[in-house]
Amino acid sequence: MRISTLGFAVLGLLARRERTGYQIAASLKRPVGYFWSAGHSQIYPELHRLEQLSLVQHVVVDGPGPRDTKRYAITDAGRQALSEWVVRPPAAVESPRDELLLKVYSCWLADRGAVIDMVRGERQRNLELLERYSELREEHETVWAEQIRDPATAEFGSYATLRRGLDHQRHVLSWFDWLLGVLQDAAPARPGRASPRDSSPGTPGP
Amino acid sequence: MRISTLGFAVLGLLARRERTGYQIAASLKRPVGYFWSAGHSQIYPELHRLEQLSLVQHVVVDGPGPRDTKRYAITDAGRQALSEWVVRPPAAVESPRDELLLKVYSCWLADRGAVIDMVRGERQRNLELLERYSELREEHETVWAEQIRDPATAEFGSYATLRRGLDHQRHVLSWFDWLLGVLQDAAPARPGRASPRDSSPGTPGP
DNA sequence: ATGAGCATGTAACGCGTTACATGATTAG
DNA sequence: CTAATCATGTAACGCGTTACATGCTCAT
Repeated sequence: MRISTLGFAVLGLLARRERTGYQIAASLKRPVGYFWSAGHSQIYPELHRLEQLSLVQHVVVDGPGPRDTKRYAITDAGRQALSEWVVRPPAAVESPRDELLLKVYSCWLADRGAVIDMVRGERQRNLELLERYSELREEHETVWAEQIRDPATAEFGSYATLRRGLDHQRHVLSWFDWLLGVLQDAAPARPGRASPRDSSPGTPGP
Repeated sequence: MRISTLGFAVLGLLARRERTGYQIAASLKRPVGYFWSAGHSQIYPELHRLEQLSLVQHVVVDGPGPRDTKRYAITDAGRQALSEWVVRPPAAVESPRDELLLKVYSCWLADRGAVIDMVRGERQRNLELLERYSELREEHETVWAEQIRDPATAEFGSYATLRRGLDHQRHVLSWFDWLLGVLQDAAPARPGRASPRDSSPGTPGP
C-alpha cells in the first residue's frame, strides 16, 4: 500500500501543526489549495490510510456532532516519509489541463466580440486573484521577515510557493493584455470558415 | 448527453483538418498536449459519442490492421457547438495540482543538499522545454507571419497558446533561479528537527 | 526476422467531485 | 427560529491512466 500525492499534502499540513480532518479540508482551500485541493470526502479515508501506515496518530477531543472529533498529528515515521518524498523528482506531467487555453486554441472560429468579452472576464478574475496574492505576500514578508530567508523554516516553504503563485498570476495578466490587444486591433472579421475579411464595401477595421 | 472537455479538444483538432483517431491521439501530445492530453483509449469512445451527437462524421479508408481505418471530420453542428463553448467562461479551477509546489511547500524539513539537487534537475528539464518552445515559436512566426496577426485564422489560436506556454516556462525558470539562490546562500542548517549533517568534529552551523 | 509505426478497440483501477447523511453549538 | 460553522463519515459517478488485445506494412 503506497502513499498518494494527497497523502503527502496532508502530511505537509500536519508537519506544521496538529489539525482535525475538518481543518485539513479547510487548509486545502487556502493557501495550499492554490496548488493542491481536495474535498473532505477524500480526506477522511486518506487519514485512515495514513494512520494504518503509522504516519499519523489521532487523539479524541470533545466536540460537536454525532461522532468523535479527532485531532491528528504527524509521527516521526510520517515526517521521514515526507522528507524522503520531497526530494524525489516529481512525475513529469506535461499537461496542466488548462480549459481556457483550449478555448483560445479554437477561438478563431468563434464570434470576435464574444471572445473578447470572455477574455476580459477572465482577466478580471485574474486581477482579483493577483491582488489577494499581493496582500498575502506583503503580510508574509513583514510578519515572517527573518524566517523566509531560512530554508529550514516552514514559513520559507509557504513563501516560496506564494511567490510562485504571484509571479504566475502576474505573467498571465500580461498575456491577457497581449491577447486582448491583438483581438481588438485586428480587423472586425466575422467568425467561422468563410470570412471575406474585406469583401463588402464600406469601412474596414483600423 | 453533454459534451466533455475532451470532446471539445477533439473538435478543436478536427476543425483544423480531418484526422483518424490515431492522429488525434498523436496531436494530443504535441502541441495541444502542452495544455491538454489524452490517451487513445479515451479518444475512440469519445469519437463514438461525438458521432452519435452528429458533431463529427467518419468515412472508412483502407489501412492496416484487423479493423477499418476511419477518417473523422467535423460537421457544421460540431463547429457551432465548439464556437458556442469557446465563448462560455471556463469553470473556475483554483488548483492546477502542481506536485513540485507541494514538494517545495514541505522542503523545509528535508535535507538541504538533496532539495537543491532535485530543484536543479527540474530546472534543467524546464530549460529543455523552454528551448523546444522557443524553436517552435520562431518557426511559427516566420512561416505564419501574417496569419498570427489575424484572430480569424487557426494559426492565431496555435500561436496564442504557444506564447502562453513559452512565457510560462520563462517565468518558472526565473523562479527556479530565485529558489536556488536562497537555498544555496542560506546557512547550511540541518533539516527538520534532528539530522546532524556535520556532527563530526569541525565546523558547526552558526 | 525483428521491431517500429499505423490503426482500433476493451477492461480494470485510481483519483476527484458531488451528493447523501447526521447532529451539536453559536450568532443574527 | 434560522443559518452558519464545526465535525465526520459513505455512495455514486465521471474522467484519466495503464494494461490487455489484434494485426498489417515497411525499414533495418
